[in-house]
Amino acid sequence: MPRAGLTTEVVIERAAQLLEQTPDGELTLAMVADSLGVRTPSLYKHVDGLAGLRRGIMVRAKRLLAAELTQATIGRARADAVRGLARAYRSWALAFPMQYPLTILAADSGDEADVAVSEAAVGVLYTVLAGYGLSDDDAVDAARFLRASVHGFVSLETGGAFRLPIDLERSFERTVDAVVTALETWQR
Amino acid sequence: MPRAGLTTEVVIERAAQLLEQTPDGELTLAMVADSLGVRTPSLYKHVDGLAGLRRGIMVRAKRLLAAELTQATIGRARADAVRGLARAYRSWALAFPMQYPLTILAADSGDEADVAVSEAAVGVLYTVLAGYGLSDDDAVDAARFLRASVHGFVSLETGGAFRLPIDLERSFERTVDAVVTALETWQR
DNA sequence: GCACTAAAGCTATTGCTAATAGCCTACGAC
DNA sequence: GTCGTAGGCTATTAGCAATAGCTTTAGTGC
Repeated sequence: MPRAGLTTEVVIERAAQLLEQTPDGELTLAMVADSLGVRTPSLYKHVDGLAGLRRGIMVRAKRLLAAELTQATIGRARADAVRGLARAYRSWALAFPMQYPLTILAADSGDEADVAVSEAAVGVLYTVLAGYGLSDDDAVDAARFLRASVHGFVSLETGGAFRLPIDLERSFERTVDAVVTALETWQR
Repeated sequence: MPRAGLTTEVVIERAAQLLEQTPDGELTLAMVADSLGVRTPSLYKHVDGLAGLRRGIMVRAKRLLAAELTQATIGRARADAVRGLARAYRSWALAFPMQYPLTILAADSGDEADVAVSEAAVGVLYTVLAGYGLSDDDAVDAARFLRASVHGFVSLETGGAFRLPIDLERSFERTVDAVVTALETWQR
């Protein structure tokens, strides 16, 4: 029997694809194995069970999102940077709605790679806020407010909580406008 | 063998309690049956399988949350009402962190009870916004912004995404302050 | 007080899943 | 070419949801 040529990366990438395609979000090892033309136990050579697979998808998702956010803010500052960040964030979430919820899971403090990518994503945000001259408590509060508003909107949108699919663009822009305005006078 | 005296409500309430106690959020019929001193198949007499149980917990959670929100806004208007609403929302979510995510799931349009409680919760919000004289597009945008910010904060907080557990009260108050300020001049 | 019935519990069983043990063979290093 | 490792496999176990069909409780009509 010829080898399938699997690697950890291949398995996780395929699993992430499948996750986006399954309507209920219930990913099983059997599905992944089947899609790769392999038997279920074979996956254990590359991934530490279902938990390991999920963790791999999560870290990968965080890494991809962080890269998008970084890309979206280079060469920009203040309101311009915040808008770029918010739009990139939303775009990524809408493109990968099943993986998006994984990106907001708290990092396991014992998982080095997880902590690294999680901090990378939040780091972009703090860098942008530094442009407003915010520091210490002000920066923490502002970061939380910014994250809350953008994540909240995207979370509700991808979750289908906004009944009318119409005008979501305008609602998002106005939400970002409100955040930007608030940040202008955030310092106490 | 004596009867256990189960009803649909008893089963769902116990399941909701168990859900809050399980660290990973994985609720099984076996756990519920065991907790009620009954065998798993017996639950099917009161609840339509695991899916029906989950749906029951969801509708119950939405109903309880909507009641809290209603309670928190009576006799209040504008900024006062928004603050009451936001605080009640967060309090409920922190008290029932495992049930909270169920409350933002989009209602199944074929499920009458689900649609009713979902609309009741959102209705409170629109009532409060009516106090600002907002209507049509302005009201929709404002409602989405308000929901996004409050849900986003609570979602990140209960999910453990805010690393430092300290000063969350202040961060939340500042977030609500920002929302209130934005609503004052929301009309275009 | 007693037969009848509907509902509430049960056992037994099926099929799917994750996970582990242990075997077999492809394939690169030398 | 041979040898060792690693990547695939079959077989098996245990837990889960779900269904079929049985038994018994408990309320109702007479």
